[in-house]
Amino acid sequence: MGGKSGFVPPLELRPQPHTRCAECHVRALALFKGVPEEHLEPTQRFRSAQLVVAPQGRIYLEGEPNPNYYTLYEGWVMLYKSLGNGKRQILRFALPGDFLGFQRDVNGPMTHSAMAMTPVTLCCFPKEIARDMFAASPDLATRLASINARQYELCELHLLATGRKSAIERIAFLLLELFHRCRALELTQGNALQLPIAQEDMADATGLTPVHVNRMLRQLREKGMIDYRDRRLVVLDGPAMATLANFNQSFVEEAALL
Amino acid sequence: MGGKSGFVPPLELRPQPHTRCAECHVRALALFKGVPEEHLEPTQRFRSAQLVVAPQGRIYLEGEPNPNYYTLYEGWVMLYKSLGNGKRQILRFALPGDFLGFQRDVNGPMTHSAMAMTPVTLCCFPKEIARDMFAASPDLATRLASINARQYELCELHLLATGRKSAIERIAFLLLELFHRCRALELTQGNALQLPIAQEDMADATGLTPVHVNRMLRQLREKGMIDYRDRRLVVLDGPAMATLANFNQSFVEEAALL
DNA sequence: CGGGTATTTGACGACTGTCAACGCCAGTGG
DNA sequence: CCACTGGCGTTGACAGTCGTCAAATACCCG
Repeated sequence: MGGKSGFVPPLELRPQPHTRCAECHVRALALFKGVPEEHLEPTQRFRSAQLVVAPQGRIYLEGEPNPNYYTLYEGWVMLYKSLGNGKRQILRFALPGDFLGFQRDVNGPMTHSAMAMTPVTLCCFPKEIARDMFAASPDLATRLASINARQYELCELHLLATGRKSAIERIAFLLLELFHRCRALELTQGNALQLPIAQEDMADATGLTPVHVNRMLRQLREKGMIDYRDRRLVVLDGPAMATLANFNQSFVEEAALL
Repeated sequence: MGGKSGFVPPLELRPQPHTRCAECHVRALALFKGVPEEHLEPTQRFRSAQLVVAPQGRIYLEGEPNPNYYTLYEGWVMLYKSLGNGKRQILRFALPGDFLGFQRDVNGPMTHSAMAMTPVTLCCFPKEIARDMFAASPDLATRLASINARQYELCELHLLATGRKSAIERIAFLLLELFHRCRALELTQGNALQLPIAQEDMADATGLTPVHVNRMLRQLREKGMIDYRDRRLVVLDGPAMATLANFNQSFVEEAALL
């Protein structure tokens, strides 16, 4: 189960932060799509910075304050909550374009942790600047609310799956969700997808154990629905998977595109 | 499990809708707390109405469009998602003061259903009016985003519980959550609370079966932590419950108070 | 080659689900 | 007044999905 023992590589700020960090925002991030350039300027003028984090590196930790928001530019990030006994629940996998660090109690301790699963590039900017930006651009605030609402609905979907679906259905659902989100970002090769996550991570995302995840992957393989070796997923029978998992493709696709 | 057979009492609009429905908003609903009166006026001038729904009555249904938002004035409402095979996951229990019907895709079909668990009184107002109100009052929009963010975090807590806690821990958590939310609304009598929910509902909220919920209630009783008869909960040992359930009281209390 | 991590598999156990019976209670109709 | 019915709660017996433990394999990297 959870609890990778405590190695946490320090966060590294690039020595020479991008001068035009907004470019990655505008290019990659739904949040800023179509927002007038002048509303973004403050981000640049103050101390926006690009952050690079190695795999296993923590971006922020549950229970600790965190002064920044982040837009994920490249790589995979997992957001998770921990229980005292070492158990862990992955809340979601963040992909390029996602917005991280937002929570209701802006200045309070974070309610979850964020860890890089691959080498990760983030644009980070202080919350007070973000606040000014949101104040200056109601459109931006609306966008943020919309993004958050969608994440919320995705969380509800996961709650439904975890509470009321069998192990094999949950795994099928997770794989389909990741596949379709990645396809929308053009991170797939045909019907194949290289995943950066261990089976233990799938377990922590679905509420199962690593051993049982392994068994379910084998079952899906034996049913001819997927191929899975060396973390490379090939979806062989998407429709059958979708039926099995009660998976509605449209929802997740929208979610990625926003 | 889920799937009460299909009786759905029709929604009833009161023949004489409150002329000052805003009063219940302002009194009961965090959303409108402290918002300038003139921003609320449109709600009244147009066709805000009070809605009364009998127990088991559906307020809106997953998959169907719904033109209104609602503020819950009195009674309990459950929000849930259904699976094809009759299984059901309760997403949350809404209490007086809660805001219902908001979702990202404003005009699309609802992503979940809402059912009254008690006689329920709602203030309902059309989404287009709400939109104007939010446009007129950025403060109001911020408030909505904040409320939504908190519901989101509560959903994440439930995901953690459902994915990574044992049956007895989940039941303890659910009971504590309901108790503390109700206490913040002064719906408790001392350390007692009359719940309007069946054990089957607890099951659908925690991802268990009704039979097993019953066994867990008995265990909690045998441990001396609660008394539970005729849907009346008495919390005998809150601290022990909180430890068992990994329950952080402050979070849920804030949630109720906003 | 050695050590560490991830995956895979088997054996076993237990937590939770399933099925069924019974009791209680309220409502209903004869 | 009293069967009859349906919903809910309670309990027991049993089954099975899933967790636990352990060992073997594979792989990576120094």
